[in-house]
Amino acid sequence: MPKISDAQRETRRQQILAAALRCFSRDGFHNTTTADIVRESGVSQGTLYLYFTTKEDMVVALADDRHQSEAFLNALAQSEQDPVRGLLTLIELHGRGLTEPRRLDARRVGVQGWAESLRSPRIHASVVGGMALVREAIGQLIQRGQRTGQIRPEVDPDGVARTLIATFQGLVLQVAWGEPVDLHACGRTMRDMIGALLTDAGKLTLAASPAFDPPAEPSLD
Amino acid sequence: MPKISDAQRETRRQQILAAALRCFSRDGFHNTTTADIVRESGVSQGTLYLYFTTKEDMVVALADDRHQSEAFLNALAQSEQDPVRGLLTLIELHGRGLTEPRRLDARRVGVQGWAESLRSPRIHASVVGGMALVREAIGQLIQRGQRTGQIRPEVDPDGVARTLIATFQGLVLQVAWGEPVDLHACGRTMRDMIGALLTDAGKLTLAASPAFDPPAEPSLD
DNA sequence: AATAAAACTGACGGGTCAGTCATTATAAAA
DNA sequence: TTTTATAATGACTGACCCGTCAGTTTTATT
Repeated sequence: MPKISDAQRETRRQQILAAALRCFSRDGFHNTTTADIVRESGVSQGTLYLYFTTKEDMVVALADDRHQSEAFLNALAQSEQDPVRGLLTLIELHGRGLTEPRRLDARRVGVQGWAESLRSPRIHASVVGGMALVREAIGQLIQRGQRTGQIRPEVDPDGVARTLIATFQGLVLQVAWGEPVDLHACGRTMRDMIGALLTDAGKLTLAASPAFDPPAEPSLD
Repeated sequence: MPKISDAQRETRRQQILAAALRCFSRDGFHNTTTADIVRESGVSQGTLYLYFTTKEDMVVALADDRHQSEAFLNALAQSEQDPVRGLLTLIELHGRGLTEPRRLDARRVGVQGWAESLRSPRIHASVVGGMALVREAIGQLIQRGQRTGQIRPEVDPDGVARTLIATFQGLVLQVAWGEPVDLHACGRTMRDMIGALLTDAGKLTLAASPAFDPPAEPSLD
């Protein structure tokens, strides 16, 4: 008979993770001490280790959280009828996420995780696995587009998917560095990237898509 | 009356930097101790601090080295007569660099530096400054292309430059992670990106360019 | 109210590491 | 050969930090 419910336990866990996220974002993973997380979260040193076996555990948990929310975006884009619209939607959704102030810490910690995954197998697995989900989502949209004749058959789905993801990764970097990225301009360039994949029939679809530069609500600002 | 010449001093410095690069690549910046660099370089603990005032100094020096070699690629591309050819050359040169085994350590440490620049103003300045050089090189090529009528006038030079750089940054990441990146496919996608910027007159230039998929020597393998 | 199982606490131990400095080595000059 | 200024050394130190554990608190159950 445990004293706290699963919900309470999960709340505590999130309380610690949120504090860790703020610390990692502010000071970096290696310059954050467990004492910092204790201060920021309000739980005791010992409690930290009731919920996570090691500091690295927290990074992995944060990465997994991030990938879970990305999976949601993928599902949203897959639900589009038109695969080309789906691609544009995916780009738009991720584009919006690039500058959401709410996710500033997540982006900064995400970049840290990219570096950490060079030396930690666990973080590497998490990061690469998360990327694979997005890559497959994009690849499937492209294959659907090729089946409908909207996307040129000689396009390599995986190569394009990797390149699109690479572009977003780079933009995340630049935004995290505080660079004055003009996301409108970058969005246009990425729309052009998609446009270059299309057959003549597909170009009609692209022209008709309201996913970019909608009149009421600019998409990539 | 110094006991060693400037050349000797520079050699020692490079000896230390080369060792630091190997250590940082293998274990990451924060998991590399000065003792590791001592072991790898063969100099003593004290000598380290005759050449660098702090461990961070070494990271900055490595970043500056990297940017210097990138500046060389920029100059090479700028020397092309045709600006569109120049863009393709720039992409090809950086594309080749993506997989050169000789630069494996530099790429891995570069990714570390991207994360470090989130918390160290000095590294931030170095990394962002290095990127600005490449961005200006690309921006100038695009502006030249617009003056010659090869590139559509409504294209935003800086936005495209940022997006192209972002794509390369993402590919560097993925390659550093050991992902099986098909650089041929990514190269085709990036060529399409450039193609989407061109006017109809410019497309002739692109079609005639041997920069990609040359018969004898594949460019992005 | 008494009990007991689970959650929580925080001081502390064992270990690590960046940077220093008193000493030694080296080589050019006298 | 002696002198002297610079280079190199490596043992040392003071600070720091992760993870633990013996003891305390909380709360469901009896």
